[in-house]
Amino acid sequence: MSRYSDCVPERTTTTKAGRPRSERARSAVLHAADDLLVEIGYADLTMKAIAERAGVGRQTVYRWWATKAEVLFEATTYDAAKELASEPSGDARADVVAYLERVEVFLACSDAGAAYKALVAAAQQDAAVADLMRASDPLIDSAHAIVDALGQDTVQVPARQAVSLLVGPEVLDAFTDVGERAGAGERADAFLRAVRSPAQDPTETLRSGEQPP
Amino acid sequence: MSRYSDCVPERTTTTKAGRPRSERARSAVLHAADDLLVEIGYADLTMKAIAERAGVGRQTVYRWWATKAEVLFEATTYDAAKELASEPSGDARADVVAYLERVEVFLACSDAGAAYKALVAAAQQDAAVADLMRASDPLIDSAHAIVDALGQDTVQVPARQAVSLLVGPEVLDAFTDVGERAGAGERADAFLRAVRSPAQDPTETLRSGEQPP
Amino acid sequence: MSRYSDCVPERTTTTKAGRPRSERARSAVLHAADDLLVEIGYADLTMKAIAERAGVGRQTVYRWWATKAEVLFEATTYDAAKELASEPSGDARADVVAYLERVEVFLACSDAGAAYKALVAAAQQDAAVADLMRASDPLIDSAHAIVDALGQDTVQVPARQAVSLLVGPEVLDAFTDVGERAGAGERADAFLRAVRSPAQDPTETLRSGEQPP
Amino acid sequence: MSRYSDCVPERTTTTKAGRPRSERARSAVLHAADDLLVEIGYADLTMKAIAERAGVGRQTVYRWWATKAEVLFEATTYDAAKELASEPSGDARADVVAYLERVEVFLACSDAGAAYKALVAAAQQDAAVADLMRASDPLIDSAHAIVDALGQDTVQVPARQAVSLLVGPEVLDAFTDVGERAGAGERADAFLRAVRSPAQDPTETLRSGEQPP
DNA sequence: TTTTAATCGAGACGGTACGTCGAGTCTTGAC
DNA sequence: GTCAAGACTCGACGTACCGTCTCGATTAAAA
Repeated sequence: MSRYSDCVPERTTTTKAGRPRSERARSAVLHAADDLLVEIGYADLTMKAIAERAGVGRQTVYRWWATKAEVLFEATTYDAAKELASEPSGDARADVVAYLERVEVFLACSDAGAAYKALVAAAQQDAAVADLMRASDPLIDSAHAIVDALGQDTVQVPARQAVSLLVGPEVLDAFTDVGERAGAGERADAFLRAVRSPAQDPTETLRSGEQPP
Repeated sequence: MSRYSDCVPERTTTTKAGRPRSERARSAVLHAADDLLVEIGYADLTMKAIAERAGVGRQTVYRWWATKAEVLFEATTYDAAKELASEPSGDARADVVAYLERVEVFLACSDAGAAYKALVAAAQQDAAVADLMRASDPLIDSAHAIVDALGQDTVQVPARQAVSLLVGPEVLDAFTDVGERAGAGERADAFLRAVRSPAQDPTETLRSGEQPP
Repeated sequence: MSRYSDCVPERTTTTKAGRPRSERARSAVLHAADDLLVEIGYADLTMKAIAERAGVGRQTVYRWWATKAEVLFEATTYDAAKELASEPSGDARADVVAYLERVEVFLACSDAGAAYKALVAAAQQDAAVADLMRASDPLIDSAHAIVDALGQDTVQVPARQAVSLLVGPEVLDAFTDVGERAGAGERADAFLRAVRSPAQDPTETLRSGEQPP
Repeated sequence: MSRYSDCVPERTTTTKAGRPRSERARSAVLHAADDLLVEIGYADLTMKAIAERAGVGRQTVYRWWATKAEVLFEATTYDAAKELASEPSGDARADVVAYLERVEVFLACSDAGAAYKALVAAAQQDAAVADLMRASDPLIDSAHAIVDALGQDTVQVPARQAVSLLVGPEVLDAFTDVGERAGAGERADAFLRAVRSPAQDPTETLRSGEQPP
């Protein structure tokens, strides 16, 4: 009832006329969306069900959110970001391993992770959701933070490519629910090898099949 | 009208009683699904529309496919596999580069790729679709073929992990439609670095085939 | 647009929450059912067609009526009752003749009569309709009114039996569309003979075949 | 399995080429229709269900009967006629009473009676069924037989009107399932009074309320 | 003995109505 | 001006039956 109260988006300074927006209704909707996602899944989630579960008029939901994806986005991103936040130690490999473990738990087990996957899926077929996610994607953002923290000595490729190398394999495995998957340690090592500069060290520029002199 | 005729699922030896399944209806449905996906997108695609476009009774669609995802799966996987098929040359890097270029075109531009992304998204919320995709995922399968072709000298990590490293970044970028993305060459190099043996040699910098001094 | 407004069933004193029922939708449905019955007959009448003709959502019809029979019942009984209403003169036979003529026209020609026959037929196979008709059957009710008006001097059998004697033959003829049928005068005479007390007058108790002394 | 074998309609003398009609299929369909009518009622009875219950191809049913009403008509009329057949004694009143009792049982309890009511109802909305019933209506026919047997001394009105007077009240009561109904004796007496000559005896022409001099 | 032709079972075909559900919108009175 | 309630139009859902249409397999008279 209070978790959602710290990131209220509106609340302009110029107090408007009429009845003010009900904070009770807002957080009830977000909680209802949260709960229903866990209980019945994204596909069966409906605006109608959200409103009813929240004890709120249907119009009230539509007044503030256009689609179920928007509701879920607002209900989830904050939690997702919190679950993926990193506390950097000095050790690069240890940080990457810890992060990848957190990502795996997030994608495989967490409620917020389930919502995240649903949102990514929804973004494929709804441009509005795609815009939301492009503006603020908790997974991409957290990966960016890790990559930035590693520094240019460790990450010698463009940041955005490094992000893809860091979480791309995780996301693929999560979306194709593969059976046997690599551990966080192996993934971290592969990532660290991949982001080693292609140009810094001349021996690194060799093409496969070429022989060093 | 004949593209779908080469992967007909039935045709048992023991001739069954009753009117035989209409090949005309089958391929009309698959083509209709194909066309409609391109025209209106997956979200707005309906079984009703598929049936009407195909000039087919609604029940005829439901008789053979349970959901629009199943129709699309049958309509698409063959094309997808064809688009992603590789003609191995001897050069490892060249093969990887060529493959990644094909994957990028597939995911970003191709109709089959659009269908593929829709199916991956649908699999997140429908277990039946997930089963289909797990059994036969054209992208994963083609990546496996590439990894196997590269051989254990080049790929020194488990095959499944290599698959994730090969196409994971591509899939992530496709699903989060990032703006500036790395070229196929850079991606290929990063991949080749990543799959270099993690444990063989403590120095880790050895190239496959190279001998330590 | 106004004929159905004089028998609105709801209108509770305690104003209820939510959007009030649309009188426009209600009467549009009733008129549509009326018209379609005449145009295409009861068997081909569908809820879908009623809704479309009325320019109303299908759900709106189902919200207030469970079956096409219920719609037709509400659309018709008022008219039927009006067509069968009697203006009693003093003359018993004249009243009966006039009533039977009205009944014949009602059953043979009137739109309301066609609906009535359809409802009686429907009641044979749908208990809900049977309940409606048992509660308020315009033909039976009007016949009861006639029988009551005749008084116990003329009608010397139980009222309900008299009703059956009065309209039973009419209904049978209407349902088995016989060719040559008796005129209202003959039917009235037969009715009046039939309802003469079996016990009042000793000469009336004679068994057929017996001879009066 | 043999009840229906005594009224086979076809079997022309000119033997036709090709496989002859299967008597097994024919009686299986009629029995299936019979049974299903009792079990699920006329409204829910379908051609599909009849065929399946009979273990017969759907086309085989449609080849010989156009509608479920036709099947039921053939399956039922023979039984109905048998249930309503009269064995005339000499006593007019006794014969009428016995007949009316049989009619009441037929309409209220008998399976054949249920089918008969369903057919009468169906005839209201299907001209083909109406034609069948007009050609051979077991109730009307049996009533005609009774009226004819009574002779012109007892029945002094046109035969067809007498038929209506005899079974009209019964049919009305059966179709409007009235609660308290008259006994067969009272009905018989009322009928016998009603069919007494309208014009033969001048005292019969008296208006109700008038007093004979 | 071999046609030949109509029937049989089975079941897929293109249609259409069913009754339900969710989508968004609109209209109340109350706050 | 927002709130809850709930009725509104719209259209897809998945199911059922319609009546028709192939199929291969019988079956008996005709050739």
